[in-house]
Amino acid sequence: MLTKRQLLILKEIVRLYTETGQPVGSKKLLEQLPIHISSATIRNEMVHLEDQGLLEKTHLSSGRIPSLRGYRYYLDHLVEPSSIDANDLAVIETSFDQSYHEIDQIVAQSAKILSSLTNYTAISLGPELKDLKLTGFRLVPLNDDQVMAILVTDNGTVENHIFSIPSGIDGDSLEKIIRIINDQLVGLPLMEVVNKLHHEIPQLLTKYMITPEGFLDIFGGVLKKAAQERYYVGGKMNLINTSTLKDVDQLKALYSLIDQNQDLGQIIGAPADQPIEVRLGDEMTNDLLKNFSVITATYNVSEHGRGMIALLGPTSMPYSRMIGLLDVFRAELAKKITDYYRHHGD
Amino acid sequence: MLTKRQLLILKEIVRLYTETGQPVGSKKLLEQLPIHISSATIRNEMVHLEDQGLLEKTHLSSGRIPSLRGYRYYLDHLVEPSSIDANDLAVIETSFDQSYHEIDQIVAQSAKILSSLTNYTAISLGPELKDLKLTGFRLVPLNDDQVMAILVTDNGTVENHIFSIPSGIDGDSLEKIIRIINDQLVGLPLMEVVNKLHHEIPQLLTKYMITPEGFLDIFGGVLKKAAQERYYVGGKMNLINTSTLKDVDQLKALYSLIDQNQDLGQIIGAPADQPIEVRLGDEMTNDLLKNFSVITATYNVSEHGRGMIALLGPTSMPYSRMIGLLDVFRAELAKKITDYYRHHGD
DNA sequence: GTTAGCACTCGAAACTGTTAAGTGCTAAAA
DNA sequence: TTTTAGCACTTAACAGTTTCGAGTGCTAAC
Repeated sequence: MLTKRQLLILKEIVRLYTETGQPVGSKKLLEQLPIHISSATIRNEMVHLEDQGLLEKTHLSSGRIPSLRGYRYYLDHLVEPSSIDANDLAVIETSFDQSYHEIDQIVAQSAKILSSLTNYTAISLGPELKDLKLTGFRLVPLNDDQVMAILVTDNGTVENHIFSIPSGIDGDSLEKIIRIINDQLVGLPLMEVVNKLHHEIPQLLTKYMITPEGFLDIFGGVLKKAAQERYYVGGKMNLINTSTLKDVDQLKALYSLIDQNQDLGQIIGAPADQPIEVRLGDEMTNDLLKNFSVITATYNVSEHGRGMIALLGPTSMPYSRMIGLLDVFRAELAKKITDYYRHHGD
Repeated sequence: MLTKRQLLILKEIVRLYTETGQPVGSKKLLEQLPIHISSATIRNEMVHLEDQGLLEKTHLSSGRIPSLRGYRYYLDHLVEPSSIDANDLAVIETSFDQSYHEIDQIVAQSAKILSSLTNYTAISLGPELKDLKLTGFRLVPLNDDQVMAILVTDNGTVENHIFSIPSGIDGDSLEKIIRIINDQLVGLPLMEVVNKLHHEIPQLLTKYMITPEGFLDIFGGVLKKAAQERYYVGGKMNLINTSTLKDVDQLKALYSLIDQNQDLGQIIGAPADQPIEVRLGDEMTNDLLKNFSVITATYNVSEHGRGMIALLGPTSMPYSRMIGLLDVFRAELAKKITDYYRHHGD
């Protein structure tokens, strides 16, 4: 059990350390604490906190820094989101003040804004696409042996993919195939599209093709690509600031992880119950993230599911400021996306 | 005027320095030179070379390194491309051994291969697009207020762009507009397309639109995007190795330059007379490149113009190896692209 | 013209001393 | 019993030294 005073000290140590980056000594605390106790008393209390595993020293006679357990305790019990800087708010609003064709543009922009605001790396993930509807599906013959498949969904996303026409199909048949597919699929929810694609459509197509399966697999691919959650990253380069830079190889590995745009799910994690959650390095699966920490904010877009935006930075981030910022940011982002849906209706 | 022996020494210094990264002293040269002269003689010769501005010292009693003038002289008169490593050649061939839908895929792949082979950054630019023909041009209505314009050129590139339909056009008119544009433009060389787009088409369209200009501007945009030379970069992260890393800001700036994918023309430069050219840092416009050097290789794809691939690395690159490698690489790349055209005909 | 020899220079690495920040502990004060 | 003042101790960081090795320029002899 921790006394009130110990909590106060722990909180102040986290605050000072995350803001200055320097280990916090008893003298510094003496100046900063709201209550007046001597540096000796502070030292005694720090020994207790260290015994509890909440503080660490970088070396025998150094000031204290929070341990991972200390951060965790702080985040679970002590942190108070600070209110957002007026200037930051203005930046958010003016940066979002554009018109967008696609949800993804808003999402991409959000990652840029957040990263430039924080000097960390931001990862943004649009609202869930689970009950997306297919509002448009086109097959466009490009030339003798290539067709472009275009897929438009009701969140404004347009996905396209080019593929070769299997041999043994003439132009006439192709036209008919396109008509069949268009007639049958446009307007349906994505899930149903996938369904039809595997059951009814192949039968309809056998008139014109011997093996429609390969042909349809390609659509499956585009669908998957469109339905796949897409991540946008802003401020990749800011990792350089964060990283200890001792280990260039590690930095490179982290970069290629992010550049793949693939496994970002493991960084951003699943939508949580809390609107804002913090995961510290050791709580994540990937070893590369050991020295990092991720703040994840979830937002709701009424019937359109939940989106997330995450901030990847050093474990010693100024959490109270960041959480305050993110809380406003997720609201602004949700507003912007809700607006989008309102104007592009569904 | 330089004597034969001086040339030999200069050449050896460049070779040793670019391979080891260490300044070269008289003793080291004594071991390596094909002729036998004493270290004292070598020192005397080095003084001459230094007087000519071809060598430098890092400090008073250090070994010599080539000056920029020294590199230039070496590259102009002395360098002998070394023959390619058998292993590297195998890597090139197996890496290219895939089938491609678009030229751009080959070009992108080439940058990846070259960067992984060299541990430097590679920038690849496909064959010139000047006398490209438009083989396909489609306008696909996506929904009530959006249209996708697709543009296919005879190098296999497909460019698409989504834009909003100007208000005051109904679906019927749009269909007609699409037909007009398709009938009039497909099959023409790009240059002619641009021409028609500004002269004949607007008149044809005035039937259905009050101001076709805005509508056509958008096509102009797509065209420009398609005709624009597109660069592919491989091994961005390798810049970290190269850079002195003292100056993180400089590294970041260089990255964002490359990430923009915009001004890469100033790095790669214009196609040159020589198949392979080297430009040293001070010969380039951008100050960020001061400590770098660029080896540019140009290749021909018969009637389809010339492409380029460039290697961005430190000034102290092992030129003879790199030039030997690039010479083979450009041939392989040209072969691959020529193959592509042969199979996808024009 | 070439070479051996030598005094000299400089960077890098190892070592030393000093300082400042911080600690733990003890004994006295509250 | 809790708090505080005081003191001895530890450590990182920094600034000097010292030493060593690699390399140079110069000179005198070959």
